[in-house]
Amino acid sequence: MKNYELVLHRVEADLAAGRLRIGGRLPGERVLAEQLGISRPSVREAVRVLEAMGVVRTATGSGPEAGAVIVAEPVSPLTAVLRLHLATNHLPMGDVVQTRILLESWAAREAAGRSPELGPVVELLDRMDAPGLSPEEFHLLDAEFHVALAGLAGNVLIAAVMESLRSAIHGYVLAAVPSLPDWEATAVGLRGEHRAIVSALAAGDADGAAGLVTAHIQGFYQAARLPS
Amino acid sequence: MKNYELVLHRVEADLAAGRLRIGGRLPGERVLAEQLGISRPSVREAVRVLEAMGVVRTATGSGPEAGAVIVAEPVSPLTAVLRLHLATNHLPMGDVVQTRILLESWAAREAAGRSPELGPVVELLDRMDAPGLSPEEFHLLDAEFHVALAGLAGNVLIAAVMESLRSAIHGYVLAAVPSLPDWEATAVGLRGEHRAIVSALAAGDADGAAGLVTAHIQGFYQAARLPS
DNA sequence: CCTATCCTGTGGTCCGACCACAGGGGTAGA
DNA sequence: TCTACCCCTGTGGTCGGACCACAGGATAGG
Repeated sequence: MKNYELVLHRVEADLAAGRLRIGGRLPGERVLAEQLGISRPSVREAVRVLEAMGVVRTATGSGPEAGAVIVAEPVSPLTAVLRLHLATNHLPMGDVVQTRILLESWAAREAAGRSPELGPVVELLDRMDAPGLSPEEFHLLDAEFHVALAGLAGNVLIAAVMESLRSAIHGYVLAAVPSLPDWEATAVGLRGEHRAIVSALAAGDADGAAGLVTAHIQGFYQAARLPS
Repeated sequence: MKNYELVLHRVEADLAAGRLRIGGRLPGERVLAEQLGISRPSVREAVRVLEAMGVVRTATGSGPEAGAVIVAEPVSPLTAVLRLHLATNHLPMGDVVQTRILLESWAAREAAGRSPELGPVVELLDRMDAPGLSPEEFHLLDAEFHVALAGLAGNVLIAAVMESLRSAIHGYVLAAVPSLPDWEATAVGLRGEHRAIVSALAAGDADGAAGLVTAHIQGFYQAARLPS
């Protein structure tokens, strides 16, 4: 048992028992070290891991915002894990795309049955119509759109995984843009597909929305020929 | 920019560029520290994070197995993230169950169309028939069965997420067992449902397999009344 | 040739120190 | 009395150095 794991177990137990809550603060590193009978470097290694896991956010200085504050940020760690394992090439891009299709088509189907509030989503689409958007800006809005769609289904886990998938592959997508035959034409097509998806959602057409989402994602990745 | 992030970026870049591969080794902590112009404690914090992300495995001693070896182990970090965020109560158990149903029914549907090798799966079921299994032992085999099913679909990402979900909720499931009215009867029912799922897979009945998986998972969680 | 020992390099842990930062309270001035 | 400023305190961030346990390989001895 490595020493820093003492801190991880302690924090997890405190969370599960309600002794630590979102917005609360960990004891100071020096205090924690003395309580657990370990050194401050060991405590710091654990805090780093918790930070990487999206459980705490550290800040220097004093006041309520300083120290190691408990947060619940599952997206960044999931993104980091996916990005690192994509980098090892042991996580095929095709599998990521397949997962996106599964999650997003499910989310679209689910959202269509909920008659959700589509105002913010439509506003995103309007912003994507702005002329002169760079591929980078366009894709950031595109990512927001897809994440918002996933959020409409009301499952925080699936929404988090979706956002992580988008973030993890963002760099790869941008790198593939120059290989597209005609970026402007592609963007026009994507805009139209987005509008069609939203229309299907507004009409409560679950099967239609799911099918459109599937075609939308598949179409883009085939056009971009992302490496697997 | 915190110093330990230098190491993370360096490692990710080396992975993406192919300078680091699975089975390779990171430079020693002291060497890395000098190369990047930072201290060894900073390097160690980064290595801890990479270890928590399932990218490296550290070991003391000497020889090819010692040091920080590059691995690709996405399941344990995903499990850790899910467990920690379940502990914060900001990740509803209901969402986890819903995600399991989505992923597993998809995997069953996919596997049914592939006429996969079901031998290992059936062997697991046979082991679950052994009399006198404790709930703990039963559920470990049950977890293996579900993970194996997810693996039949051939998507490493979905299989990893599935395994993580199972591992993350394992403790909660075991804790709920005593609240079941009749554990033995429950186990008999689960065994029968497992056999039916495998039969549907063997017959290539995609819709049937997916429906059985959905009912199997939903039924158990309703019986166990897991907290959300 | 075989065996037992030592050497070397690895991560694991600890100590003590100093820095940058930000808030809060005390103090000097108006 | 009120206000503005400054210092004090506590926080994480970083560093250097030291020692330990461990495991393999090199080496000297039989």
